[in-house]
Amino acid sequence: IRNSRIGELASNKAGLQGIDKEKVKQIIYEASKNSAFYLNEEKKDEALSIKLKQMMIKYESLKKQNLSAINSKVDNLIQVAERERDLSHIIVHIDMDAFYASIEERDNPSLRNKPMAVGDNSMLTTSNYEARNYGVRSAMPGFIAKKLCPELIIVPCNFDKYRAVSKQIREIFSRYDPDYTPMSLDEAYLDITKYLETTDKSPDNVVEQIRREIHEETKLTASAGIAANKLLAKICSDLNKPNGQYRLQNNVDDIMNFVRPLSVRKIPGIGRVTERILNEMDIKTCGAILDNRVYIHQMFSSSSFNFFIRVALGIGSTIVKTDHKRKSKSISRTFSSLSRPDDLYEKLRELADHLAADLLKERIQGKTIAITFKLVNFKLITRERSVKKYIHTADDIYNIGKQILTDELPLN
DNA sequence: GGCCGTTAA
DNA sequence: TAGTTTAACGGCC
Repeated sequence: IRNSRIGELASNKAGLQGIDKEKVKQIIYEASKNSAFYLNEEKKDEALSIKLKQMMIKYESLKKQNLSAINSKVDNLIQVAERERDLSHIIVHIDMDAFYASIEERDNPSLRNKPMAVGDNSMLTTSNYEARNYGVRSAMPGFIAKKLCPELIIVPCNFDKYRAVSKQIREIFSRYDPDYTPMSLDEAYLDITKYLETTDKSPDNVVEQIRREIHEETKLTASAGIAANKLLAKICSDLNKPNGQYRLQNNVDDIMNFVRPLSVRKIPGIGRVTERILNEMDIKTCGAILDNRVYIHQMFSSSSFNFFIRVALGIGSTIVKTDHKRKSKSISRTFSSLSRPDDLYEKLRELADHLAADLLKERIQGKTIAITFKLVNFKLITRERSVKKYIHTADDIYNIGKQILTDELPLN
């Protein structure tokens, strides 16, 4: 349980209030402790601890220094950030509740009111709220979930169906913002500023209406956050989940009061590692980020500093419309261990064929080909090669991939 | 340009 | 018995 990756349960994740977290940790640990996966997680954790220790040496020495000369520089950077604050938009983040699980329950009433998850024995993608009460959550292997909850029903993924429902909700989004941005099958940002000019309804009423239409047309519930920018709207959509919404007024005082006590972990982009680093510096909330801005400035890169400062001021992008250009296309498969070169070449051929078909569908090409190897000890190794000309055919991908692979053999 | 680590859904 | 897949980005060399 020492390993924080493994025992970790996002304590405030919706649906986990009533359970005995220690018991859940214990069961997960017992199911994990002797696995190659767990060993690798421990190794990664070890590496992080070393990195953390180095950072703390720097931090302790900073604390002994007089940093007043930095103050005005940092304050200037805050002024610059403050000038980016834009309170003229009403941004909505909509997130479907336990999306895949809810669809399966809707279509098979015998699953309702029972702990259930979508996925398979090796990995779950979603769990319903009954299952979350047992500590069963997404990104957890099904066989471990079964130990937490032996009655758990695991339903296989049905992506065609989820895509069809996603299309339905996107059509609803487009009624309110034709330039909405989908973030995944079950999530989107909308800018309803323009729409609000066409109605007497309040932002809250409009969002209630969107959620009502979703429910009427799909029999599924959604949650939403309403705020001045995407960062805040996203945080807000989580607050009244499931089947709820939260409005944060477009007002500097309200925003600062909202953000100040907020745990850094609530911020999209701050995950478990960054949280650990910040906690080590005694920074647990966004308010503490601001209080420690000079240390943050000295400890992190300028891009990280800029990110943290904007987050702590509740400043975020209001741009919803995006003409998104993809930067990479990939395919990956986990398979039982292979070591004979010919077997590996055959695997590479399969993946190259699939990838080429996908590239053709989108009519795109690339000039860097990368292979990630997952070893039996779960270590990941990436090797990539760039070429002069854009490529897209299975043969080209395979041939370059084969060179990369051959250079790495024997892999073990 | 190449590789690793972090994050997110 | 068994621990995913896809995409993006920053840091570092």
